[in-house]
Amino acid sequence: MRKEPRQARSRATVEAIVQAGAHILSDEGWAGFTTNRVAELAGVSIGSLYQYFPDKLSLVDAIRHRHLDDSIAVMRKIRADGISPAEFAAQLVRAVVAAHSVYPGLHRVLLDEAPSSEEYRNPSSAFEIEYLSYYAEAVATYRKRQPNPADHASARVISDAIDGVIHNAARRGAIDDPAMQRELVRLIILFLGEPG
Amino acid sequence: MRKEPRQARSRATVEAIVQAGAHILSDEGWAGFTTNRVAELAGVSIGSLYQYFPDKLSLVDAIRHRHLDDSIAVMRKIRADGISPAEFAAQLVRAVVAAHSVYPGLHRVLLDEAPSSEEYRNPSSAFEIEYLSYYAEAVATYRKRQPNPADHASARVISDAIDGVIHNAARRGAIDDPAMQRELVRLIILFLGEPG
DNA sequence: AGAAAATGTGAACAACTTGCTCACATTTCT
DNA sequence: AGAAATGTGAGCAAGTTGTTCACATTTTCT
Repeated sequence: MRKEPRQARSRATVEAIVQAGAHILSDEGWAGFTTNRVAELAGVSIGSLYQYFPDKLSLVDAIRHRHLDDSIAVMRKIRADGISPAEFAAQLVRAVVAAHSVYPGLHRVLLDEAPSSEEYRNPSSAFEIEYLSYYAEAVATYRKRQPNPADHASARVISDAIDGVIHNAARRGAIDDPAMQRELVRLIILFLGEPG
Repeated sequence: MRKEPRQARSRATVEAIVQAGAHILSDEGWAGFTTNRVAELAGVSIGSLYQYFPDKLSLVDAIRHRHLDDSIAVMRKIRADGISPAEFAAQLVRAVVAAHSVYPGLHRVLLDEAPSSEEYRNPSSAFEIEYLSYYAEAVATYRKRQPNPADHASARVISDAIDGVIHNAARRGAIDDPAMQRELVRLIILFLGEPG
């Protein structure tokens, strides 16, 4: 950030810019993401955008940062211990679906298309590690043992599988399809249920 | 195609162009896919490229056409009837992994990033329909009944789940990871085994 | 009220990018 | 040899776009 917004008015401006950016990334992908279009959709002049973001990349990073932090936060609310696999799976799917309801394509674009100065895409990024350890924890819980390095492969596969189902549903504009959600829940339950 | 290659030499040229295009799409995505770069990587002048492809889009379509046809062909070789779910899953994973070994990122880029004149991305495209009916058939087989419209949700979910696992593995450069393949096979077996 | 700080504006530009053509050379076929 | 097929690549026309800057407006502070 080039300058910190001090007044309420400027904080609203920054917020509008971030929202508009997320909207465009989700709908048009990285190719449609130009600073001028973001400013226009935000209802703000291009000059204002550059008042708070030194360049285009810093804007993407801000959007990414916020989105990934939100994703983690939503997921962390659902802990595996104390509830059945079925309950866990149902809650998890509900949360993931909700997280993709606002900007369905955003997650995919941020991870696959958009370049980043910080290395979020790196397998060893803080985000990836936290994301993965969450699933590893759930796997370990239902296999009734301590978190195990061998569970990491399981964690990665179930995490990527969920990602794929959600991402493709989002692309078809069908994240709210109940049949899809039901089957996804079933998939998770089965995978978590039986030991490797 | 603007002109049909008649001699062996020109057929080799076209082949080199298609391969180079696939390579660039896979490695750099749609953003890095410029006609000049494709021609350069193919070891061919830009003029030659435009001799056989009237414009950029027709080249992507040619690449897409070939890649998707290949994918379907590879999958169709593995029929569900007559073999156990375990055997089917193992063969399927082997085939999908092999299909992504050459240009790991290609499939994703073709479906998600690259624009198309024909509508491959459309849910009702011939490709999508054939792809999906393949999985629906497998689901129906192991549920020991006639192919059922209700199986379509299952088919879509398992198909998208496999897609997600493969795609993310490809991004990490880990499509050959045996642990991942083992877990993916397990996922498929479990999902196909139990009825909805 | 007046000064100062914060915030907002948008026309304009400089620097690139890139799809594509065309006039001409070379190779292959008949 | 003549014709047809194939190959070449410098260069252009037509954008695209990230970013600046001189100036206007609003808010806060004294």
